[in-house]
Amino acid sequence: MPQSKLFTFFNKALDKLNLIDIPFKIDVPPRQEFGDFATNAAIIAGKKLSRNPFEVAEEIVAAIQKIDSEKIIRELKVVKPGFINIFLTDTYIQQSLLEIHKQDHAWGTGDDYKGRKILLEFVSANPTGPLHVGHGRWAVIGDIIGNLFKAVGYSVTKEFYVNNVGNQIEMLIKSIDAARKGEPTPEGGYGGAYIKEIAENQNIRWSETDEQNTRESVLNTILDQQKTTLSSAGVTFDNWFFESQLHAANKILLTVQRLHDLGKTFEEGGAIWFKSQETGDDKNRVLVREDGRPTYFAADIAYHLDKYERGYDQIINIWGTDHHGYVERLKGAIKALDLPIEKFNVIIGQLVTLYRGNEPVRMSKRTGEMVTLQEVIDETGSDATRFFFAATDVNSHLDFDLELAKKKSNDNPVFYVQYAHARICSILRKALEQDTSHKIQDTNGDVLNELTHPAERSLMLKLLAWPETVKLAAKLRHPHRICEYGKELATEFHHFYEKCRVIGSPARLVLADASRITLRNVLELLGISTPESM
RNA sequence: GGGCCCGUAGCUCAAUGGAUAGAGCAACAGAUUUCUAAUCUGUUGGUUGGAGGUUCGAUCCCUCUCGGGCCCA
Repeated sequence: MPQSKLFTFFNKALDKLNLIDIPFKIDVPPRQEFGDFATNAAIIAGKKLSRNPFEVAEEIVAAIQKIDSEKIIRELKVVKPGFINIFLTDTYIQQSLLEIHKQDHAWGTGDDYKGRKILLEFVSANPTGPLHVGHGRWAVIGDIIGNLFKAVGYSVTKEFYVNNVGNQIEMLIKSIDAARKGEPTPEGGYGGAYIKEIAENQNIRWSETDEQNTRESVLNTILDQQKTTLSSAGVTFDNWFFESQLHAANKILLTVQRLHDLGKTFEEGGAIWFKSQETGDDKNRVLVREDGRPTYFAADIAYHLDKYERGYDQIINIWGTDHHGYVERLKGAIKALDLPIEKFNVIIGQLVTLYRGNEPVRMSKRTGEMVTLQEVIDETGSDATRFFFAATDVNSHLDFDLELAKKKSNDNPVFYVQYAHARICSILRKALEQDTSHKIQDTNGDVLNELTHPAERSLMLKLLAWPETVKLAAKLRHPHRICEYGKELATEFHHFYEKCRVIGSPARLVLADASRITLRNVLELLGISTPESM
């Protein structure tokens, strides 16, 4: 597609100047008169060679014109500080529509990272209660980032880590036990409506004699609730990893032993410590307590060692902002184990504030406690929830307006994008009714040269930007770029629809169908439904 | 006290160091005998929190500072 072809051209041209791997860009310029695409290649190259960027630009242009045997480029213009503005031929743009039809569901996907494996861990909420809205955001972001990675060729494993061992679990069990006996919440325990709900849940086999059995029963109940909530937002996992697996396989103590063998631990006060100060931490951290119980930190190190041992090319975690302080500590431990730290990345997700119109919503009407993710999904639906969670940069705090998410109008970008898809489907249905013999996929490529209206050209260029949009979003791990693209493409289509009558023109039917394919792929990547009528 | 994130139009947000900072909503003015008006067209709206610095060029990078969120102490 255009950008990748153009990259090939410019790389070849730069190669002649003995420049490789310089960080130039080819993108859509801010104004139409600057071309269909534009690049700063000559400016960057000129700087590197300490030469006049204009001269360099002229050399690049000359070199490219020799390579362009397919006549993709109509004109290359060198302007102001040394930009090269690129104008594509109409024929190339028009014929690209056939490629979209050919690729269909694969349109926008690639295999740049084929054969590479990524482990993506996210949500990993404690099994002590319902998921909150922040979890929902990180779940959706994680799910879509997984889709993005798959789209560029990675093999992706989505994993949820369950802390099903330790103090907080014991406290949870005690709290529920107290609730079912009508006793007050124990010191430092969990209170609230959901504890009461669990205590009253008839499915839990409560046994005074078999603590292990009771514990499992309670945890499974809570975990099932979390799974139900996640799947109602369309989020699924390939793997549920339990902390207890690490204990059962003795992996935590083996990890501590390994750190000890590497000289990264010491003993003090009966406890085993990790020399985390050596890795830049404020203080050293306990791995194994005086009484022999390992800390959460030790379990986390063992868990990440296990991830490395499973042989991934990249290990990516999505954590809430409340865990950011933990990142460097864990990285320190990974380095101490002599594991390649560059494989490990943590994406920090900021929190969500719920609004109802202008009023912040802190408490659930139903329970009087923190609003759960399930309540939000039940109220606004999976499509809107996913879109709004994905639509802003995960680095920024998110304001989520429940009223806006429910609106079925122009204010609501989810419906705007879905409507464009439904509208195209409706047109194509009608076209088929009027001429049952016409098949879009059999349209002769020659008729596409009719597509010369500015609205048609603009729409085609937007379609052609799709694969590069996916690549960039995957590289930067930015789901919101897909939402942005969806809105822009919907706008382009509506504009085209307003200006150009589709039915009766085989060429425009091809263009409408290519738009349908692209919009559908956008929505599917986001995990949002693709209605054929609304 | 230390760390991380954020600050862009009245509101919610975009803008991989690029050209005159863009959308949607809100406000105002229009478009439907025609393929879905859940749509489209136009107008108004900005010292990118503030001050320095780096460079051909800074919303973006660096330093300081103010404000908000989160974590640690």
